[in-house]
Amino acid sequence: MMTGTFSIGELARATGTKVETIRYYERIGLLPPPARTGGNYRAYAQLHLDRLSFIRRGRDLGFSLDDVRELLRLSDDRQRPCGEIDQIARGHLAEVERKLADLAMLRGELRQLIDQCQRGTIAECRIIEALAPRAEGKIFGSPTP
Amino acid sequence: MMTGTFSIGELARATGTKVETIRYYERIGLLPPPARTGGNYRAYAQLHLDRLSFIRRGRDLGFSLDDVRELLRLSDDRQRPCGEIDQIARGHLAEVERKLADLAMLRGELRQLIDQCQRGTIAECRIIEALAPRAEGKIFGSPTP
DNA sequence: CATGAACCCTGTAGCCGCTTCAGGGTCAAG
DNA sequence: CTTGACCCTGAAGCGGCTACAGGGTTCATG
Repeated sequence: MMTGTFSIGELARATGTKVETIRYYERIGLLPPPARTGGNYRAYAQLHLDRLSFIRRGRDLGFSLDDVRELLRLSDDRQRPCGEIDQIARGHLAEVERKLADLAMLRGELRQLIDQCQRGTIAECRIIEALAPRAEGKIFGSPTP
Repeated sequence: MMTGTFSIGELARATGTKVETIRYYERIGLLPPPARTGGNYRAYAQLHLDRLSFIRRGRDLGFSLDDVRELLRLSDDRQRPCGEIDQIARGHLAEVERKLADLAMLRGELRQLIDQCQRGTIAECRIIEALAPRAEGKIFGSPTP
């Protein structure tokens, strides 16, 4: 590998990203294509390490690849006011909070289900009972006389 | 539609599932193929309504389709002890709790980021700063003399 | 009887964010 | 000169749907 550049494997180790993921980011235009060596190996420069580190941090914070793409684009213009950045982050936070609420509900329901299970047969299992349809679910019940 | 049976649209409305999703469940073998009318329309019976309701409830509780498949299989043998059911539910609960913890961490980090944003330019933006790589990230720095 | 709207059919491709695989090529050490 | 670690491309697969395209059926209305 040329001096001042590094291979995809080295970039992978330096950023904690899988090699295939790096190639994937290049394919979708998130990471610019690097120079190539004589043997057609990718030769990355500092620019790529910076950019991939940025992407990884964004992903670790749960931003979508599209969000990351936008954050990268915005961060390139250092004079721009950072309201748009703020908006993306706030939007993401709102989504995270929604997911948290949903999961907390779920946890409650699951705990209840599991607490009620008496370890008998399935015929008496509360978990199955909770999942199985009740009679009201019927569309064609016996006619109420 | 024959008496005692109902169309895919009716089944969809009765269970709050999209028509395409019902066909998808049939394709992957989660819902048994129903009888067909002369015009090749699916004609569902009570069995299908019960089974699809079960699936929906399972999905609403966040079980994977594979979990649901297993729960359905187990629930068919009413004499079986319900330990396996319990295991699936506990496994899922553990996963939900893991996700909750992860999201709570994330929320904390995002809130910190957003709180620090002073609405200046991107050059001073704390959000970008948090994402952007620090000098330590460099693989090829100037040699320390 | 014709027409139109609402429903249904099949099959295929797309979404996200990777991961895996097949089938090779390159490079340094021993 | 061979071994093994690394690299390359292109295509397909994952979960859990969703969205077409391009038709057929059914039923009420005129």
